[in-house]
Amino acid sequence: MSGPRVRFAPSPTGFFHVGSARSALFNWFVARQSSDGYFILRIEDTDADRNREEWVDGIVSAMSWLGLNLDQGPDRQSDNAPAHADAVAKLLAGGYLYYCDCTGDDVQARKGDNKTPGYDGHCRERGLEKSEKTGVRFKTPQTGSTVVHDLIRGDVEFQNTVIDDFIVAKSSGVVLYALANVTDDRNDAITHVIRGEEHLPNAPKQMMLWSALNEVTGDNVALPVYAHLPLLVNEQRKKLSKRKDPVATESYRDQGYLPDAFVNYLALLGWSPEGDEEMIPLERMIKEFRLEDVSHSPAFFDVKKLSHINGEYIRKLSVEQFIEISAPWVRPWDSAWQPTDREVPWTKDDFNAELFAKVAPLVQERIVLLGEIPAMVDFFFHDQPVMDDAAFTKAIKNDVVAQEMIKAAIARFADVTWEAATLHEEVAALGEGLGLVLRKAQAPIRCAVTGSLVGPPLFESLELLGRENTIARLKKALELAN
RNA sequence: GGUCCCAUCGUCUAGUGGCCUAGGACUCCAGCUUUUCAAGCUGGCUACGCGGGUUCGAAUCCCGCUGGGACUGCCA
Repeated sequence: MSGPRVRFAPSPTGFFHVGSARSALFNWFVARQSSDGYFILRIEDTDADRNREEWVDGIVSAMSWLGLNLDQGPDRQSDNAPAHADAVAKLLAGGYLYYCDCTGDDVQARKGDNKTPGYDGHCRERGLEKSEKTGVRFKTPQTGSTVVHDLIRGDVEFQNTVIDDFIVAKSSGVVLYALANVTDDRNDAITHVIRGEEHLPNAPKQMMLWSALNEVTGDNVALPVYAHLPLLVNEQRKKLSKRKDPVATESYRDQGYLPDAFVNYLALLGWSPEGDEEMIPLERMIKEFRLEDVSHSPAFFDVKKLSHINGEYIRKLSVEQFIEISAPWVRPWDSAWQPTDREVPWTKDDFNAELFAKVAPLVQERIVLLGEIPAMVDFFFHDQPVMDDAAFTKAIKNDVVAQEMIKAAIARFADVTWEAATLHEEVAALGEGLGLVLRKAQAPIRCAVTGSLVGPPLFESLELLGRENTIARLKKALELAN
């Protein structure tokens, strides 16, 4: 008895959807929890009109980012066209299929109010020959029922009479999803079909195809185990839409989510580890994951929770790891990849790696996304900060006491010992002289030096920035205020 | 319309007849801490959709209702 063989079979018709990412992950879990598990990536690219090569790259790179390593692939379903054609020929010869020249309009017109089942079997007994206008349909049994044994949902029964004679191959000869997928699953000796719940209605059709294929080929291939994952939905409880929802896995990478955090969150959508702890190491997830334990109901993809988990993962990193992992956002010139559409606000020459290493710990505990780093340390790498006008107006321009504070600081900073603790004391003392509590006293200085009212701890920042630079910025702010 | 799936805090979930006056996590709120912002700590709000059964006992089993969703393509 060999291990589980699973496949993730996306179609390259858009960004790599987070729902797809979760399907891929759950498949991968099943493969990796056995020493002899096998994981295939199969690109289902038979619909030439909608598929684009760049989307394939997106799938491959996103999976690699998430660490979902493959045992095989990416395979192209289009490469298996001969096998699909062979399946059609055999099924046709076996009497399981028939030609049909009905157009969509024909079917629609005949259906009228009675919409069950979709196609009325009009061509079933017409004995049509193959032509450019004929598609191929499957003769669905008109009695009995088909039961899908689903690992997550249990047995789901479909009456065969409500399943129409669905199209198996287009008039162009291209074999469609139901059969192409089944043929490839048989050839790949797939044992577990783990996919989104939207495919549940396809399962009985595919089971019929599977056993018909067993008949006509004489190969008695065992049916795979099915597991239909609950959908990922948006706030309106609708299936996540590529058009309206932020579903592109790539964009999460670009924003600075950590792959480990992303995987951990994805796993929590529909599954939960034993005990009260949700953030668990990957090895534990792989070991404990069970399809039988997957929840039945749709889950909302909650970016807030994802972000929280990401922040925790960031804080768990060592400072060295943090510096290393932040490279794409702070020194893309040193990095193997760059987040798209995110320009670093300083040049290679202005960047100071040593300085960044020193502020890194201060930044690390205040961010949730790596993409937040640049805005937080920007002021270190320019002669003058990029001034937030609203902050400047509020904290300095419209506040005479604040300006007194800056003047006092300029005078005092000239010969004070330049270290954070001393600066802290001095600012506190200066503030007291002006009747300001520390939080008020530090605000104008922070604003003048960093250009913002929020940021890393001020006195540590001043120490790193240096005396001259700090005083120059304070003077400049005073100028601007008058 | 038809078929199928689903139903515990706002969200993700734990819970498989008694351990549940329903647990954890996120969010939110309050407080503490505090050089800003975060983080951290403490506390709080809030849920078994409704109605019937079964049972000594039901969030857990059964039925009905209601609600939500998926599918219903010569897309996947």
